[in-house]
Amino acid sequence: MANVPEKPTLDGIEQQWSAAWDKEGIYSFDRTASRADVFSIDTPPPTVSGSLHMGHVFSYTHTDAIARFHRMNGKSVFYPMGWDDNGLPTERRVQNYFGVRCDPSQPYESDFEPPFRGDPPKDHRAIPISRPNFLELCDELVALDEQVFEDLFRRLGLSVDWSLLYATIDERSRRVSQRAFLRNLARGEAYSAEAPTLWDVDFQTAVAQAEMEDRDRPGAYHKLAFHRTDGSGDILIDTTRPELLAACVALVAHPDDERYQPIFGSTVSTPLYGVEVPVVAHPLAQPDKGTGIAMICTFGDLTDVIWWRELQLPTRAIIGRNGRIIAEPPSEVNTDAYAEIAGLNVKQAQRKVVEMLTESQELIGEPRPLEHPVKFYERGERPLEIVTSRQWYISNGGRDSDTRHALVNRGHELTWHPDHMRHRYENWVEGLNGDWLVSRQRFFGVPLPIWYPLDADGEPDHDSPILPNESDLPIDPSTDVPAGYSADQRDVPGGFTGDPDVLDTWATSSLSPHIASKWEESDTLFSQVFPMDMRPQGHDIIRTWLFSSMVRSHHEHQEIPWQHAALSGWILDPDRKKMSKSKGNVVTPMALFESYGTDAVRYWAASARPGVDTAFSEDQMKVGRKLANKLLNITRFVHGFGSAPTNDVALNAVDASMLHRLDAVIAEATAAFEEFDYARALERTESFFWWFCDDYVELVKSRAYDTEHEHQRSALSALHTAVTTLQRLFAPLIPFATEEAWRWDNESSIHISSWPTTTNINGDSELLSPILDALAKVRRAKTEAKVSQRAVVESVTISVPSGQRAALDAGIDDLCRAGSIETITVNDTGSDALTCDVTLAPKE
RNA sequence: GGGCGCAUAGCUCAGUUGGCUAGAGCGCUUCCCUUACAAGGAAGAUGUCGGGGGUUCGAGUCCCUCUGCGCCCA
Repeated sequence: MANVPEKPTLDGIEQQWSAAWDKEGIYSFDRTASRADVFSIDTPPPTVSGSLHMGHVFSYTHTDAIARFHRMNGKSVFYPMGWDDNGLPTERRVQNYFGVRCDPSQPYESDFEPPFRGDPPKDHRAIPISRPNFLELCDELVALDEQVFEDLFRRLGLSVDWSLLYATIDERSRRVSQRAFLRNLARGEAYSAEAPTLWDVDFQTAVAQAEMEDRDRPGAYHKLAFHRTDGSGDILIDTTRPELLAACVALVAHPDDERYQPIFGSTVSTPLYGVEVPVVAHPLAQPDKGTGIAMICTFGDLTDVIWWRELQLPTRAIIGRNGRIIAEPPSEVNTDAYAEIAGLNVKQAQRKVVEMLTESQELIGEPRPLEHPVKFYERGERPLEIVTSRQWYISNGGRDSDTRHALVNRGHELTWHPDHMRHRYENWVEGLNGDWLVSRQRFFGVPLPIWYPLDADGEPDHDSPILPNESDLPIDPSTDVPAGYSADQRDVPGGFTGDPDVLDTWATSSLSPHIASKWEESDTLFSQVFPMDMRPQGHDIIRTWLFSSMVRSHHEHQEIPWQHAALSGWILDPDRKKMSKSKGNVVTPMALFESYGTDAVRYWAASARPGVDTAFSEDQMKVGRKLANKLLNITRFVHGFGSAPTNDVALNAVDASMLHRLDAVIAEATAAFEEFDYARALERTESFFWWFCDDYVELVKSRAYDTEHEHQRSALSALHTAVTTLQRLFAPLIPFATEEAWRWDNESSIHISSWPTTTNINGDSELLSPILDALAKVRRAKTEAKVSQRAVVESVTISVPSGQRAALDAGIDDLCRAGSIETITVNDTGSDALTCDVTLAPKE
């Protein structure tokens, strides 16, 4: 006999059941399962640099629903969680939280106490601290943040196996990341090179193409006069960056441009600085832009880099790593003119150069303002510059078409949900213009596991890096000493030095399948779960996380890292704008869990079709709460009749009809989940559920109560079957309410019960249609007469199309009871539609 | 400039190989304490399926085209 509370409630069930799940260990991954019985998920490790928001709740709910479906469907689900805590976001948060900044030149202080723990005053100047001290504070803060994240995810009801938790800065992640990098290096996929790279002058680090974005910024075309060295006049060019004039190495026009064909091969002298530079031809020059001829500088943009490389031009770099004009003028540049701009930042230098050009009358006309796309680091505030530096790269097809084609084909092997997301991937891979830059001049990250020998002058030999053994990983080259050297040989001539850089955070998180599954850790877990079944993630990081993961797996395993990529959409505010803190329209998830219940919030998330941007809607949450509440109440109703009748009950036609419809719902929901479409599964189940409660239950309720009725047991059996099936169909979506209802009559969790299967019951799904049609008409008559639905109907005369006569007869007894109908007459008129003539009993 | 997506009721959205009178929820109107549920229930009104053209016996659905919005890339 079920143990049903007098008054079912949703309040407090999250705490109760998440504690129970934890205690019962129902989400533990089964290490004995064969690969074929495993469903493995490459969970996105959220960035630990603030708080979780509705976007997280949204997409993690989708994944959890899929995970729960597969678990109930008999799979052992590998569902880990990770924290992406290494990298720049954490550094910034640590700076802001403690009021410090990392300065590697500072000595380590063993008992360092930060000036603040949270909310330094606005006028506080960050104090410089050593790198080890800074890293200690990073560790301290991420531990705090991660606890908050875990609490929220548990409250959300994610069915992750928390024993699989990892963090991208933890020891295993560092080991995996360094090991994978060393293998890339051994196979020739990783290499270092001294080359022009995108550079953020504020963070003072190199930046990869994937982290770069275009932003429209105001600028101005300046028309400058270059002087032909044969004295035959001036060549006019348009540039938006006159401050780079001292870095000019050539003029370039399109080879087919008849205007400039006569002067290809000749030379011109630069304004102000008097450097003689060649006029060259290259197809990337745009004849319709400005005067059609441009100056090539080292380096104003990525096209300059291409021209410089392909045309083998000299280098005259003038912008330093701090974004200021370097002190020493490049070769051949007029030193007096150069001295005017040395040390200035880019904006100041531009003003100065324009001033000087105006004075020398080499600026023709007024600058013409325009709006143009400027390249920024996605987290940066000043435009990227291009500086030459030594960096590490991993090949990704950007410089090699074979690799590119192979990676495009890997994209074809992957099943995308929704399918059209594959275009984003292809678009990106085909547009790559260089290899993946993986070294970063930052602090809180996985160190490059590399040392370099120092020659007699103390200069590092970058071509002969010293590598650690895999068995020694992870290492920190700034404190660990390579084999064959002693600690006192660090940074002295003839000794060694550690690579000062850390790896791009994507270089570590691209290995999330490997980290989570303990790749090469003397453990069989990896082969049990890899390649994984599912990679859930946001569509905004296809070019970064998804692509970099593909690159690593392609190089390391020659196969795709997962079979399915499930892309989730964005959360928009109710006005269809993207939610953001600055607009003040962000609602905290915990507050919503408190007011509507977790299931209600999950219902909202699960209502959104995969990959579709979705408006935040508290109205949807209210609907979700109604649904969860209804499920408890209908369960209570059914259990009120006692234990379920045994299986050999003969079903009557009405009950069989309902169960036949339910069969179809099971089939549809199952198919939808198999295709990762949790929203369709929800929609089908939900619409059946409301029909079931409003129509079927009302129709058979009286019979269910009637112990004398020959078909009572049929009704009870059907009700019980339907309700326990519906609970399970809803379980992946609203795990708390379904668990609450289920446990009234079960010892173990619904989430490890079996997913419903179709029973192929022999019923006619259409049989109920005319019966319910008649019931609706009787209800309408009562509503129109403004009487209670319980009011007695003296008589009803139903005219029924001949094809529906038998169906109506089968349900006439239930119909009379549900409608409180005293006498009923059925006329088989052969009419097109069923009609009812209702006569209400006189009011008492 | 290239690619992708979206456009259905006042709002948010379903509508899967073309097929009965285009649906749901919210909101709105009217009514009902009914022994699962008043944080409930019954019922009602509301549509040029963005415009135009085409294929077809039949188009919200397929094709072409235009318009508007959004995203990705350059």
